[in-house]
Amino acid sequence: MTHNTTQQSFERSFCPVACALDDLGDKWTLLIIRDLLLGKKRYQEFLASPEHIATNILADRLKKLESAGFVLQQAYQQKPVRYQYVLTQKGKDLRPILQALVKWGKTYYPGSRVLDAVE
Amino acid sequence: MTHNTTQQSFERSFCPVACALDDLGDKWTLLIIRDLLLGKKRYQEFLASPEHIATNILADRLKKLESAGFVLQQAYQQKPVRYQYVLTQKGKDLRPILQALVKWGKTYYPGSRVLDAVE
DNA sequence: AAAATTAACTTGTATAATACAAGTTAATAT
DNA sequence: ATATTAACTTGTATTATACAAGTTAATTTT
Repeated sequence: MTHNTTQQSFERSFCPVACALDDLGDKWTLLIIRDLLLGKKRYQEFLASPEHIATNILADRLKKLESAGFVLQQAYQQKPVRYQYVLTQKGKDLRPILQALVKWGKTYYPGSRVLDAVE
Repeated sequence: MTHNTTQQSFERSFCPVACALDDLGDKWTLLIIRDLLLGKKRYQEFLASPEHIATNILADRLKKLESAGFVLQQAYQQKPVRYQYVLTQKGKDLRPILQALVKWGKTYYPGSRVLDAVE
């Protein structure tokens, strides 16, 4: 996918920050990435996070993360077929960004803690 | 401001990532921070960015960035009084996050470039 | 065997956010 | 007197989000 997938009538610049925000710029996507980096794989695991993401938002984000190449959907069983999600290299390489965010956040939201530690 | 300023009926976790996304998790805020890190200060400079942010969104984000302690509004002239925006330490400390985002983005959106270089 | 449970979603709907065009205000420049 | 400028604000249509509830296919419990 190229940059800018939204319905805007003109494009943003071809800046790495702008491109990244087109894929990651919302309140939920990076929290799902955080959970994936922490080893979570299944729908119910993401739902069980104390962030309380709505089911439709989770389904939508997983779909977008897959089509943008951040995760792969894998069937972990048949009858009924059920899927789990694993990070691609593109997704795994977001770890330094999350780490920087965690470091910064722990400074400016004193007392905040990553639940299972990405740090 | 504490974490979670939105109208949700319950809170997200007190995770540094969740807290950061409450303030920064949208498609525009980090682009304004990028411009501030590049030395831009005035409303028209932000508008002149090739991202084409809408004027009402820019005004809204500057207001939120100020109330969340990322920027300070300073009058740079009287009659008529006009304001510019400068980063606080909290805002300046986002630089490593932006740098990580730029590094990652240049890898995964090949050809993308920061207009005036935050790198 | 019938009823309940489970995982992974989907659907409906009210509320909030975003995009876009246009308007406002106070002062300086022509 | 008219135009221009900087920094916004307002109106409105479209899109996204939050929340509750429903669906499907299979297994587990009673």
